[in-house]
Amino acid sequence: MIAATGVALPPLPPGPAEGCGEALPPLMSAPGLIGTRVLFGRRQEIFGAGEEARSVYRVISGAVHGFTSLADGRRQVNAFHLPGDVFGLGAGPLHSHSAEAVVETAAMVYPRRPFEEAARRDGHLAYTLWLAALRQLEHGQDHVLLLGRRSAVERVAAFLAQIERRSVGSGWFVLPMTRRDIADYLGLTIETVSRAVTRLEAEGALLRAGAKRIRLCHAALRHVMGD
Amino acid sequence: MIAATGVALPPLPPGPAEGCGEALPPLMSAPGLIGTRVLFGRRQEIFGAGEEARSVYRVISGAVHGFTSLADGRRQVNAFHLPGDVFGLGAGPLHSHSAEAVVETAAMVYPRRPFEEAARRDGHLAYTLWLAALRQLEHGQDHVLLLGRRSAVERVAAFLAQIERRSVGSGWFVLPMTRRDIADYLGLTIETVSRAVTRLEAEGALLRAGAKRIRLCHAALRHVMGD
DNA sequence: CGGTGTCTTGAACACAGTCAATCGGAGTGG
DNA sequence: CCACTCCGATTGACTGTGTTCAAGACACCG
Repeated sequence: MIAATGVALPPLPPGPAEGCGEALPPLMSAPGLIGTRVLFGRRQEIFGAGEEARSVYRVISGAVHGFTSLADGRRQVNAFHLPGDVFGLGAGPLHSHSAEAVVETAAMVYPRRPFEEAARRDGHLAYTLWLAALRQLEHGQDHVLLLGRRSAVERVAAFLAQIERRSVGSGWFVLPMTRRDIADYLGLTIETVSRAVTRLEAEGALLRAGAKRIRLCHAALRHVMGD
Repeated sequence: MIAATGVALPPLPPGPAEGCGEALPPLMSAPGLIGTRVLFGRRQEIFGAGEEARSVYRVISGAVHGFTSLADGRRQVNAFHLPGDVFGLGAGPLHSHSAEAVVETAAMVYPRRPFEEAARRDGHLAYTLWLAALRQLEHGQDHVLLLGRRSAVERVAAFLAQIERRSVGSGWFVLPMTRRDIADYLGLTIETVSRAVTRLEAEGALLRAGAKRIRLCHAALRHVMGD
């Protein structure tokens, strides 16, 4: 019954994604910028809050999340970076948050110094970076609205729709992150995320094949989110 | 008893403030940029979500907030702009959110088009704008952490500390915004904000002179926020 | 086929929300 | 100067959503 839609379940292929990490085509082709391909294991830290920001990263395949941890263990995920997204850029010389691979991930790593110098010299690059930062800013404001004024079910619905939009292909998609990661992104507990998904399924807003393969039904989904 | 500290209550003088709107000294002195001084009344809309973004603004005196409204009336305030802060810049040609004066406010208004063209030509200006956007981004991440993983009392305490930091002078400061504005910034209700302030006062973390004049006691405040 | 980690479900609880009454302060007019 | 009004802030009682704690189901991998 679960796969009764007649639509196959394709594995999530790596590919370009538009989103909060923001693909920056001209950015990576700036002259003199030499990147290295690096692999990160599941749950491997890429950089930690407070460390010196030496590199800039671009996801090739897999998924990364940026997060902040409180002393008592509470954690807030700021963003998920999917293939094509760039992350690791900040205003100061130190990272203000941590980044970790949520699954086996391949990324290009660029040294930050030449990068910044290129931006300082090349007005066009700086302008592109400015626009990219403004877009990320708008994503952050959407996130704030989600956390401040949306119910648990609305948050989960919006999250799933966002991941679907950023995934290639239509129909079925895969959630690379765990319920804990989703909960920490949405300011909820894993139990509440689980219950919300169950409720969305019961209301016909989605289909599940295991915990991580999802297909959304946008008509019912819109209904849940108040048209 | 309220003013038993022996410290006078000075009115909040207008002055430069560091914060999320981010003061950008070089930005406003770019050649060919002519601004106009404009006054906005209390609760007057400065621009609305979806409108064409024609201008960029800098607060001279008073206070402005940026916010998003949902169809059912729920509202989320993204940021408060205090004297010195610049606002109205976005990635696209349309405003993604609304802005409103929270009290009688004076602001400089600059046309956006020449502004953007200056940024496109002048690499240094674009670089400055990029850095400013990155700083705002970090403010947004702090806001997300606040909404996602902090209790009501912690949110209010953090908010008051933030406003104190951005106000000139030490000791007493004034909250220019109403409880509704604070609640909509913190993702709470006005009742919960009110109760949190009362509790902070009871625990010795602050002193009040009316609803809007506050003085924080950082030692007790740190204790409330879990050291 | 067992073991482990993740996810789901259930029941009791707590924190923040809702509804409603009261208080307080600023502004207005007699 | 005082009384009145209005709007915002505070407080109280109750409700509801999401959390906590605990048990069980499921999937992945040896």
